[in-house]
Amino acid sequence: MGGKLVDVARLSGVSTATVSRVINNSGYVSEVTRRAVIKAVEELNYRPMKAASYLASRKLGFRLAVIASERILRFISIEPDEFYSVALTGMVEYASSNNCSIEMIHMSDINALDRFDGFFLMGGEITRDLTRAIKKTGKPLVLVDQYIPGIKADCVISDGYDGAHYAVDYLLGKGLRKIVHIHGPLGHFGFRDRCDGYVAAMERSRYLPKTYEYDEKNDNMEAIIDLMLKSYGLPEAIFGANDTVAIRAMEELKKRRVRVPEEVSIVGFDDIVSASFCSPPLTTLKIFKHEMGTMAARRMYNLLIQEDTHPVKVMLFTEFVKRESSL
Amino acid sequence: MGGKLVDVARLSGVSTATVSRVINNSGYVSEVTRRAVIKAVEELNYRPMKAASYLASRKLGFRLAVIASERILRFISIEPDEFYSVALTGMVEYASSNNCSIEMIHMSDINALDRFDGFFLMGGEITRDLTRAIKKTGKPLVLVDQYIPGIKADCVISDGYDGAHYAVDYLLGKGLRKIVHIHGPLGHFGFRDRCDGYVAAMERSRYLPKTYEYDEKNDNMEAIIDLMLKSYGLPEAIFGANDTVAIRAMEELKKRRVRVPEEVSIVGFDDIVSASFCSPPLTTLKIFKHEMGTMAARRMYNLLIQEDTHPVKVMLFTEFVKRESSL
DNA sequence: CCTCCTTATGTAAACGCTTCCATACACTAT
DNA sequence: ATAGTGTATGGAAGCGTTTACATAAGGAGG
Repeated sequence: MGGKLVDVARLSGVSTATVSRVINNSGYVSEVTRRAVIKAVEELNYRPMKAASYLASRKLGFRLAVIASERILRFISIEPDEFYSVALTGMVEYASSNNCSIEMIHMSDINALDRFDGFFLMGGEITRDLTRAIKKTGKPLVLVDQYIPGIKADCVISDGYDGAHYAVDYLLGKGLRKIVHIHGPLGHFGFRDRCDGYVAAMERSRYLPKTYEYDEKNDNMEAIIDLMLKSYGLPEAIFGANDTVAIRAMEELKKRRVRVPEEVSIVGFDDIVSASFCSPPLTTLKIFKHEMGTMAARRMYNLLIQEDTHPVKVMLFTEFVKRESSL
Repeated sequence: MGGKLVDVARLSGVSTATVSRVINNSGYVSEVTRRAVIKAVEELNYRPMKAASYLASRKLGFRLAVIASERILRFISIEPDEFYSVALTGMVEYASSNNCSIEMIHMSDINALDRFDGFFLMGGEITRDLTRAIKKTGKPLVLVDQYIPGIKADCVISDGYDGAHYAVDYLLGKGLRKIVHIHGPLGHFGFRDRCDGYVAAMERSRYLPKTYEYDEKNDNMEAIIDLMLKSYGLPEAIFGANDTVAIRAMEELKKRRVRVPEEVSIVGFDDIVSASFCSPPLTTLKIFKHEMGTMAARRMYNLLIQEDTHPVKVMLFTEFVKRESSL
């Protein structure tokens, strides 16, 4: 609550300029004066007001780079409504609102890094090594939609744990008990997180979790569903690790004349565009893409202006969107 | 990068006051003027600069309340160096730096809520119902050191998953394979999170996770250790869900003449004060208490000034502190 | 002794926005 | 006609800092 800079100046009998110098450790200040100012600061319990100092110091105009794989770069140019494009929009909006520029660069362009003040790393192809390499530059780094255990890099992701937990609670609330989870490779944190949330919710209500792994690259959904039918029987609900998985599972069930949602409820994750258009439309957990971008950029900005530097994982809550594929 | 408010004013031929009114939807503006201003805003791709508007509008002086249980209230008064006290200091510092005041109130005082602009909920005793009740006021709410699945309340917690993952990777790196985890009741998210991290790290390296549950209220450590010794044998390392658990386990082992760390490495979580003073001093994961407080207050402030309102879970990375209880 | 550099401090002009106040017009009610 | 009210706009004074510039004193080097 303690006063303003000018009060400190008055109390210690110097000018505001000198107080500012002491506070920011800049310019010349004699030891005597410094001590007097610090004493006044403590006496008044003075804290500089952030907004005012940003305004005055115009800590603006940073140059930022989004580093991504070719797949994502291409993705952005052709899918304006899906995750990466929308998130990027959010980032650019926030950044420009603070006079920062954003450029997209390819993962292999790690030589052109000097011209930038901070980096975003975007998407699933991000490796430990790349992340470490960027970290070594000492410049701020924010991972978007990616978290890598063991590397303390700031990241912004969606809360798969909470979303999955919520979905399971919802299904249980509808009286469904035999709920199966089909997840992707658990090496990817996103899948792991959702799987953990599913398991936690099932166990909290004392039901047995049952999971199947489906890796796009190796497995086909037909086999997974066959396996499930044989080893577990027909579930009352399937929670897919993402919308694509859920939709494929739904198609396999329809092929086998299983009625959705009457016999089996299906829930996905992500809320991709086709989730609204498949038949029946998919119940899912909506990821707030735009907000994720904004968050990432905000985080970056805070790192750049040196406030709030302790690394954090920011997880955005998702929203359960009820459509026709589930009770 | 688009200009400033005054540029918009110039382009649309009105005063800065009018532009400000349009942007903030305040005061009187004719439809014609509004449209002209909006057109100019778009043309220049103008975004208001946050810092400047905060400064000008003096969005300051909020009154905040920290709601906590009696245990925590007492805790704060007698343990100035442990979690809640330090976190509170961080909160107060940030808040006062933005002219906000903070008061502590007891959980049962939920009638005196009107005088406050925002609430913190602190500690493990926080229930779903209390959280829902506060949420219903519609005022900003931030949970400190607590997350409740299924309720989209902003929260600031430490990253147990990442910390546990790191600790396990460290132990594995030392050549230890038989790593056991003793966790608290998994109904508490903090324990669950750490447990998930342990399991994920073990599985990622293809070792078998082995966990034991220890509930302070019902179990005693002696029995747990006996059980472990019988069913699993002597592990090469024990990762305790927190420092208290780890220290108790260590004592039980010492009673049985097991040498720490030569025969068994012990790792805790939290870095409480006694972790440095027990014998041997405990390797653990340090929680950044002060930073957690700061984060919570920052989050609150952002909610209050209406920026950045999408609810998030903020997880602070921990730091591995190597002491003598482990290789 | 004069000049130049380093150190120390103060003055005052920004920074980009909000908002109080004054002004002005077009009504309506007296 | 006069006053009062609602609507629309502009002028200009802040908001609490930082920082460019000016000033000044105390050596060092010639």
